[in-house]
Amino acid sequence: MLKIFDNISAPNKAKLLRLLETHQFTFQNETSIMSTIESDNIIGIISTGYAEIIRTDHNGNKSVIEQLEEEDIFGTEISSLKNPEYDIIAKENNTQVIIINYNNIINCKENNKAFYNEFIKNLLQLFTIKIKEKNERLNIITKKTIRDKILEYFSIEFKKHGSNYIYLPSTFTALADFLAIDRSAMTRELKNLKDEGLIAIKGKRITLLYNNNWF
Amino acid sequence: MLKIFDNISAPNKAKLLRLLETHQFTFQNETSIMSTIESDNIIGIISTGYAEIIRTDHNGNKSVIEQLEEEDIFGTEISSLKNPEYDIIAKENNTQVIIINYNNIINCKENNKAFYNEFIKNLLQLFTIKIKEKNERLNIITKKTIRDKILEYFSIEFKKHGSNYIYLPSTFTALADFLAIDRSAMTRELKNLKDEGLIAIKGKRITLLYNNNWF
DNA sequence: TATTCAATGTTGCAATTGCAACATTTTACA
DNA sequence: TGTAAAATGTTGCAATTGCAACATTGAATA
Repeated sequence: MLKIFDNISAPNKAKLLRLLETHQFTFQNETSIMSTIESDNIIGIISTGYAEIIRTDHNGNKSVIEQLEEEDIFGTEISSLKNPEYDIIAKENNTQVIIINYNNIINCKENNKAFYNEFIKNLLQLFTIKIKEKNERLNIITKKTIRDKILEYFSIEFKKHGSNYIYLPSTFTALADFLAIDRSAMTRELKNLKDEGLIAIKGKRITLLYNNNWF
Repeated sequence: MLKIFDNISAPNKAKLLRLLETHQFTFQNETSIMSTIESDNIIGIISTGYAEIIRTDHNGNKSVIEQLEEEDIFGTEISSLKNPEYDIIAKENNTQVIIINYNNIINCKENNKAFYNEFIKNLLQLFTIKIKEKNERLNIITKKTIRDKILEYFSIEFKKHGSNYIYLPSTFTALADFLAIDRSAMTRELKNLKDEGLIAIKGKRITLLYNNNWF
């Protein structure tokens, strides 16, 4: 998986961070990252540590929207962070974050610097992946019924995995959040699919029991 | 609104298209664009004319996902075009399309060419907008009830417009598609909102009748 | 202007879904 | 290892929603 500083050497990375007038911040576990960033339009990079983008709806229900590891990126525009439902929370002590003013990236004129061009292209590719992921989720969520949402999700994951089984990347609770459906209603429908012999579930391993021409 | 060739002169645009080994295709009204593009991972640009990204669900219901005018972009990765539910249809005779292999963009080493860097940055900004739009739609669609989806949509549009009224950009039918809800159920809920005195609707003009602190 | 087709408004009904509540199992960690 | 918290499984019930069907209005066009 591509990372934002791929193909940029350590010395060039240092030069890049100076060129873009970046700032570094350190956060302790469970502290909010966005509340200390004053700027309007930024790209952030997790330098060390781990953080999560959390959404809290008006009932107080929280869900994890994204998990951010080292060299993962976030941003006001690309992560809905201007929406008050969203926040980024550091999940480890001494989580270090690099903050870049997005305008500095766009307005920088140092096109002759290879490391700068490499950075832009990495960003472009990461954005492409983000768009693709969001399209996938939209294609799932816009299905009418819970059954269709589940099957569309499985369809995509089976294709990615290239086999007739997958392992859930997280919990069923998180999957229900991702599919934007009620967890118990999802469990009910998964049971239906099992009873009809379409899938088998053993822990986090889900097996496809019919030929769907998906791979 | 930023366009893909902004700040690139006509002669430089010609050089750019040669550098990226682009191909031009012409389509007649109602013909499918994707079915004639053989390549795996491309970015397309509407050069002249008009096209639409159409989604057809398994019941045969069609919905317009995106409207593409001159200098608008699309792509296999960024527009779900590998998903067989999607297609791009030319909506005017002699709609011209520029096709660029995405790898040519990423692997191009001509960093010293200003027009190439300008192009990359324009692409980056267009991608940023796309991500933001998809986030907005996700934030709407993941609301549980039809009422909450409608109100979230209005909230965003009122904020953008900076006033207590908006004009629907298209039809109510298209809005129901966008919100991924049944049209008649949406009409029913809009009526409820009217009856409760929260909004007023006159043709495509929708007025907010309560103070929501949105602007 | 007449005609056709798309968009809108409305409603009853059945199906789906969310919600609450609870038992059971698994996981995290003190 | 013991304990608390989180995740999972289950179910009844009420509310929401999709669907079908139809009338009405509006827009496009020959």
